[in-house]
Amino acid sequence: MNEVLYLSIVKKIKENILKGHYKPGDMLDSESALMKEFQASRMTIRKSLSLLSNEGYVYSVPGKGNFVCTPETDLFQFRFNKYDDLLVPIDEVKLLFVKVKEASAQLADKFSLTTSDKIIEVSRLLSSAGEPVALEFIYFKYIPNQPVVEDRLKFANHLERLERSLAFAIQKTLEVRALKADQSVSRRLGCPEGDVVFCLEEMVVNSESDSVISYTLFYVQPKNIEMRATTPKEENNAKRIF
Amino acid sequence: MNEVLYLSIVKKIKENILKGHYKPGDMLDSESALMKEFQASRMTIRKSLSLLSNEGYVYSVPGKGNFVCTPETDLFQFRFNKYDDLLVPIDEVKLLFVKVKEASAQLADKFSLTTSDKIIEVSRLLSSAGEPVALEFIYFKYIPNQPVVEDRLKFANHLERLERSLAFAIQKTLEVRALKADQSVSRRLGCPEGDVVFCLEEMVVNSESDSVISYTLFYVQPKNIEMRATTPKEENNAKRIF
DNA sequence: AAGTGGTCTAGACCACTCC
DNA sequence: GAGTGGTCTAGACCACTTC
Repeated sequence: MNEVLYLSIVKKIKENILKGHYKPGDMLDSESALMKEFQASRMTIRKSLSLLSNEGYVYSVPGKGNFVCTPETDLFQFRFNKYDDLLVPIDEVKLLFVKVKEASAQLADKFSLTTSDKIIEVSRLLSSAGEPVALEFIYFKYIPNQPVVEDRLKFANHLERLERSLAFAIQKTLEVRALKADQSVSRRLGCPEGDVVFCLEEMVVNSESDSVISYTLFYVQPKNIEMRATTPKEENNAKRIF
Repeated sequence: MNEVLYLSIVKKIKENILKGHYKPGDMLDSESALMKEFQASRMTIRKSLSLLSNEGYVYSVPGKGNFVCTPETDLFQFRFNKYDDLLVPIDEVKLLFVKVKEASAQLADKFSLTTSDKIIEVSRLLSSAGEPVALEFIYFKYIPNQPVVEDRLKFANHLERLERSLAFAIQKTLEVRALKADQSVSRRLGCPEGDVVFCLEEMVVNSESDSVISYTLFYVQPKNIEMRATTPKEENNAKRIF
């Protein structure tokens, strides 16, 4: 079969599950039984079970045995970056305004601030080949020694740099809304008032400190974005098993 | 620290990455160096690296070493089942019609059929407490010996049973569209014509045979659904590491 | 040739479950 | 007490990269 023993064991057990020889909840043979069955050492058997576990096929219960999982078919995933994953390439980002204002009740709540604290609001228009594609409003905490307001050139990548530096501690939430463009949005996007637009609400959180880094409202016409998600294929989940 | 050696090693290496001692692309100490550093056997070190790899922190290159990953911050995931994950509980599913018709060019293409092949179209209205919530159109291949059309009671769960039996071989794709309700949709959903509605297009595929099992159009008012996705937290990804 | 990670073995001791 | 999975060790041989 396979050159690598533990992969061939994975293959055989997976086939048994796919063919229905084992059903969700069924107990697999014990590890010592599998050792005899596949003429392999315990660690090799466990490596195979580890892979199957990572791919969502089996789980183990200490003292009892290894069991077949109930398959997860409702978990979707998609990749999205509001600057790279639109249907047209963004070649211009125009700064509309930068404001420092006191947090509204809604924003104060999101950022865990009081309404007297200051929030920076940045509005930008993203275009492609001269055509407006998306309108965004970014909100983040006012940080005294960071001259993002005074220096308009610096602010643009401020958040991106911040995200990069936090790297593994970043967690994002995205909510997709659909609404009719009001006058202010339709004028910027160059579409008739009342047209349907997506409004993406993105929240970026520092998962170490649980503090909100930024809150963004992103308006984009449906023709410029595709919201497609898929349940992951097993192969893509396999990372590294020792 | 931790009772379990390999977890305490994971913790320390993760801290080093989070604190920025290691940056994306940097090479970690070799496994033999880590053995000395943590007073552990090679397999234990490798178990730790395996966990870090599964959580997206490191990757390995045979013959070279282990390296810090570039963090993935654009991969979102969400759970969605059109019958369970709406904002109101569905307590009534009303069958509007079942038709057997020849596949349109569009459907024939999706199902890899010719336009003379037959497709079953099922339309249903989902309600909660007497209020219409969603309108769906399900399309699937006509299978001769499966009396789904003749027996209206049986068809309802036909696809669900089919999905359950295929279990691990199911793969789904979901596309989110936003549009204005036309007369036929607005009348069923009880909203004004021209109101914004989500249209979810779901495709269910047998990933073993790559054949399309069903294609569904699902219309729902924004007030009845929340489309929220998040980048996964590491902890949730940790499954089983031997 | 030396160093790296990849695979595999044959043990050991532990905590847990079941009877 | 017998069986189960969870952790850990100290080796071995391999393919690969680097010099």
